[in-house]
Amino acid sequence: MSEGGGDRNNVGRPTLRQVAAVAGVSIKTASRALRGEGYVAAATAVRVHDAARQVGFRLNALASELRQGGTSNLVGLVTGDLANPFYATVAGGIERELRARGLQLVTASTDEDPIAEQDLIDALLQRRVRALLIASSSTDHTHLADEAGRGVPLVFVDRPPVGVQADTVLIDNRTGAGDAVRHLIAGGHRRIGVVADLSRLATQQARIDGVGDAMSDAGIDDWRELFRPDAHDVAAAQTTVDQLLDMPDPPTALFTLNNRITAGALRALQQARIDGRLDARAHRDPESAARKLPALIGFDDFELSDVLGVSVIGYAAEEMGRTAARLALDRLEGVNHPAQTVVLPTTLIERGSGERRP
Amino acid sequence: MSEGGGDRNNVGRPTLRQVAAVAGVSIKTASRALRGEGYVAAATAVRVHDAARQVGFRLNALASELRQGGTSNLVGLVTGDLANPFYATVAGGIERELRARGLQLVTASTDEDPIAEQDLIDALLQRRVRALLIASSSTDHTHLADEAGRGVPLVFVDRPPVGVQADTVLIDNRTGAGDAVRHLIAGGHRRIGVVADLSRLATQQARIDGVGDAMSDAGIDDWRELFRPDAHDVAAAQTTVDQLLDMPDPPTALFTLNNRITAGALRALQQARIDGRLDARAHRDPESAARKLPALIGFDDFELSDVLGVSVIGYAAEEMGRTAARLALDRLEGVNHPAQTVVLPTTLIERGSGERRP
DNA sequence: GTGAAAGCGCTAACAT
DNA sequence: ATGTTAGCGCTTTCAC
Repeated sequence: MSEGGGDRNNVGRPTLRQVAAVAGVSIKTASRALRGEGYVAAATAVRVHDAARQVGFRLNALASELRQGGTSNLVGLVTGDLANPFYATVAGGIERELRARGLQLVTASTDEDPIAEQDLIDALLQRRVRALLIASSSTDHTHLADEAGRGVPLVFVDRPPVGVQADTVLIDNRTGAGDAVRHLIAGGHRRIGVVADLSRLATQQARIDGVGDAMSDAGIDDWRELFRPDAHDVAAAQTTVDQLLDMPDPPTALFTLNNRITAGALRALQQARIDGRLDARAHRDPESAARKLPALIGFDDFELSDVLGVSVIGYAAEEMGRTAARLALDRLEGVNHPAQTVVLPTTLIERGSGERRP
Repeated sequence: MSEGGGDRNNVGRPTLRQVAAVAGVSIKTASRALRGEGYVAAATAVRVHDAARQVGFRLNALASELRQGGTSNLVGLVTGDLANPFYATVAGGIERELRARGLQLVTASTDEDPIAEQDLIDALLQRRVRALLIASSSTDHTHLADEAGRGVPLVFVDRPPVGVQADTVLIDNRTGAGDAVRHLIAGGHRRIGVVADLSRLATQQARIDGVGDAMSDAGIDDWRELFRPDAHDVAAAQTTVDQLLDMPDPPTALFTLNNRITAGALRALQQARIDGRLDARAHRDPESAARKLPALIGFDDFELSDVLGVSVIGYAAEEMGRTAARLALDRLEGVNHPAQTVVLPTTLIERGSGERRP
């Protein structure tokens, strides 16, 4: 009755002790052999490995990590929505960088809810993640201040920290947005409809600031009349763009401030084309009731943007993930300078839609 | 020298013992208060909570879970590529379902490498995940057989297990693919180019089988002459389609067997259109050197497929994730019937590209 | 080369 | 309502 262990909780999972018993060695020797610590006779090592295989032993990482210092091999990533291809790509970059050092990524999505975000951060910290990467939906991170001091490297990705000093990787949103607007203005546009996501998001705010910069420089001071913030999902963006198109004096160009909004705008434009409200060749036929197809630039590159001929403000999303991971890894290796902010550049990619004339 | 603990490994992280000391209670009382177990005087509870906040206490989930039975609150998901929007959507469904029960998702991508897959599965099992969901890139899962018996619910997602009995959620690939081909044939096509991903993948094989069903029924026995397997990425698919288009007697329709291949095909078609090799109106002008744009149906729906007017074989990807999670949760709650396989239906979504005539 | 004992941080069992 | 003791599975001394 002493063997077998019973099926209390850890249902039949063999422990090191059992492996040792089967191999006829002490528990410590079994541990040494399995971890390849050396100082184990070759023959003994073989016996232990055989025993382990035989009973189906698998090291308990919980116990192992607890003993070693209470910290896991996990790195946490918190995002608003992992199904968003942008974050999925960032996560891919992080993961690849971590794998090279034997660390594993744990992801958690918050649906952009600051409360959920806090809960998930707590859960990850309780799990003793080695480092924590956050694409935050929240506007206040002061509660993370003492975590940062406790040796858990904290890296903010895509959205900057508020109320804490921490390593950060950002896109140059302001310049990128400015570039888009300058490009449209250079193309002859003055009436530019700007559609944005929730303006409480810092990235959106930065992009809006960039829009303002370029508009001011061009002397377009009433641009806010064609500014539509807070279109948070594809459907809202589609409706918003639809309304812009139906204005008595509609914009001749659109600038959409993230990938979801661009998707919504494309839907609206296509629908308008189908309805005959819009036509790329409208100007050839002054009798036509249809209006001319507006120019379009989208912030964020996206799959098939080339096929659709959509000009975008692009950047290296995977590189963003890699950079964030590296910042965290550097801290883990003891690098100890003040918080760093890495700003990644954007590129205007011309594919046709941004080059249409008024 | 006894207080403070030193900064050995767990750098300054307070333990329950320290909270108890600050609150002036025993460690067990502190535990009870923080876990809300009850049987603690209200005043004591307050003191403990204050102390915890004061010292910045955070429960060590490793220790807690080890003590409770050696199993974590994590559920593992292994996929070939989380950046693929299909898997990202599935993961979203899983995560939402798990969150409702206080479990957390750990994801790991394998880049479709069976070796990496095995390593990651091992790592997750060592971490004592409660359940393991796998969209496997491997063709043999016999090594998972004893895990399945050890109380870790195992669910195969999107791709079926080989060599183990386990719960599985699949798409009805065969029927879906057959539907696509039947639709094209009904539209008058006989020369249908079929472009597939790696044929070692079971999903691809099932889709190919479905293609074969429909072709045979229509008496098209030489379809394999226009069959192109093993186009594993977008670029390969683009090249492959390009070659199909340039055949002396090219296919009048294309069926692409997953979302990446569809993307490659769209690129090829668009490029051919730009080059003047292809024109939707070619049949109106018999003099034209351009050929007629082939019909196209893609397996897997994708973002903006509606804007592009691409007909697809779609299905509920998020639901797939939810179903997989539920199967695992049922097992955790003790449900104990034989391995179940859930097959989700597909739908042919007509958006124009699949309805073009030969 | 190998083993015995102690303890990582926490909670279950049994006191009181 | 609170405290004491033991121990989860492992690794770290330190002894042999």
